[in-house]
Amino acid sequence: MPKTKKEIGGIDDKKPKVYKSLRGFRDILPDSQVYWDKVEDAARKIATDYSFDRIRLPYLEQTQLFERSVGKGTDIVDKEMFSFVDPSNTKVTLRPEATAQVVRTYIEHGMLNKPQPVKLWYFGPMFRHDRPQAGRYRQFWQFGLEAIGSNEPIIDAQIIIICFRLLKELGLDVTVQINSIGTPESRRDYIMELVSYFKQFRRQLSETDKKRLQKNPLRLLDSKEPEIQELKVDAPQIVDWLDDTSKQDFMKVLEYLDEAEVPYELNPFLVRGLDYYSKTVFEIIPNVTREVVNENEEEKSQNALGGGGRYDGLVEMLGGREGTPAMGAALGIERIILAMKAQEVPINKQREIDVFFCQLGEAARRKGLSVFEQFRSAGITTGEAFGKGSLKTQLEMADKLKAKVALILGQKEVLDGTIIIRDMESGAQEIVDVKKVVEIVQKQLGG
RNA sequence: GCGAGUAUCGUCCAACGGCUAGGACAGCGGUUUGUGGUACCGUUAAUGAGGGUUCGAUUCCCUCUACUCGCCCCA
Repeated sequence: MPKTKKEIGGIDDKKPKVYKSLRGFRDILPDSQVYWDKVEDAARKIATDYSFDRIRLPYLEQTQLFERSVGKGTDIVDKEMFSFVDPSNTKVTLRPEATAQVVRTYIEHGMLNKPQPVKLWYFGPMFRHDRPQAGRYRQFWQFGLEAIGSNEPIIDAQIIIICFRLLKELGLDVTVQINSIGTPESRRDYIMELVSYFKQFRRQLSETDKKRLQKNPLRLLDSKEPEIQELKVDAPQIVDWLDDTSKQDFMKVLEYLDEAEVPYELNPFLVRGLDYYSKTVFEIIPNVTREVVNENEEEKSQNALGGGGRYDGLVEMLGGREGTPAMGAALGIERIILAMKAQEVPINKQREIDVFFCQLGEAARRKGLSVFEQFRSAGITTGEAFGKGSLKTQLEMADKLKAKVALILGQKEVLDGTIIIRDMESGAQEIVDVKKVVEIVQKQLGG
């Protein structure tokens, strides 16, 4: 039995390694672009309409920025950041979120000298080394809004309104959930109360919830563990512990939402994971058409499409002027698109094309370059397949692309200075002067 | 970080432990080198990686990797 090349130690039969994208990173292929374009266009439009200005931020920042803002002890900072030491020995991190950097920018560029609040929006990728799952990737895109420098509750409302309207415009059926978690001071008292309440029932708690009780008691409120659901009902509610200003501001936010006819649900269990939040917090979740499933299945984990809240302490925490208030929100683009697909939002997937240019032979190909350019500069979307030879194939493509008109240019036409216009629906053909073809086609398409 | 499931052409799906791993769609090329919406013919192309059991593994076992779905967390 002859030895295989491998056994001999040959390397010439080794297949080249096939590279794959990294775990949790994905390619957004041409087919999906209609969704992405639709979301991005709508986001840009609504943000601009509400006089937010676009900002583009670097993907890499000093690690410290996120440790300070997002907070040590959060999962994001403790185990989900793409951090490394760069060649100049700086500890850097691929941004896991953008709020901290927007604040950094606000401070670094002295934006406190601009009319307040400074309203900014961004659209870009974020990075978290989490386990990939439905609607969760290691690189994911967010559309975000930040308004820094105003503590007016109407800003809170405005940002919620924008998020809601955007999703609505994209054809989604969503619910706004809202709560207030007060100032850090009032929250501290509340947390003590909450902990002592749950401590009575310590024995009934699951392991995860026991850990939460130690580490992050607020999280008990949105725990999905079955044992805790009943206990939650009688747990102290944060609303009752709010300081007067927080309470009044919260009421105002709700009034503004009423006025703007944005439907919302008060959710006393809504807390947010990032350290910097204060007062208003909200999330937007898709309304899943719930089939009648087992009662237990009812409160299935809904992935929030986005959320946000006030972060009045963050600017100061990052070295900005004392007491600078701020409010912001972020929406997850992948999740929005997922929801659009799940809710079967109608979308036009066909590339719009009016004219398809077919050429035959080298002379026609050459001449075709200028014919094609004439159509393009006249603003008529024109398809082509200069790389193809047979007319049959080219007409097939014209057909698949649903072109209304095909142009046929062969050797003979080049010599005569003419070109054939073929109506793709009727099959009727017309030979015209190549110099007038754009004009004639324009007329046909117009009528 | 934990749990469950899955892994075959570009895509969707076949193949009792046994023949050259098969089909559909897509792609490419044809059906007198100038006419699409049909048809016909041809053709490209895959067992995720590594080990083990076996005369023989796509099939059974182990490890790894990836994907999917949960938990945790979050967008």
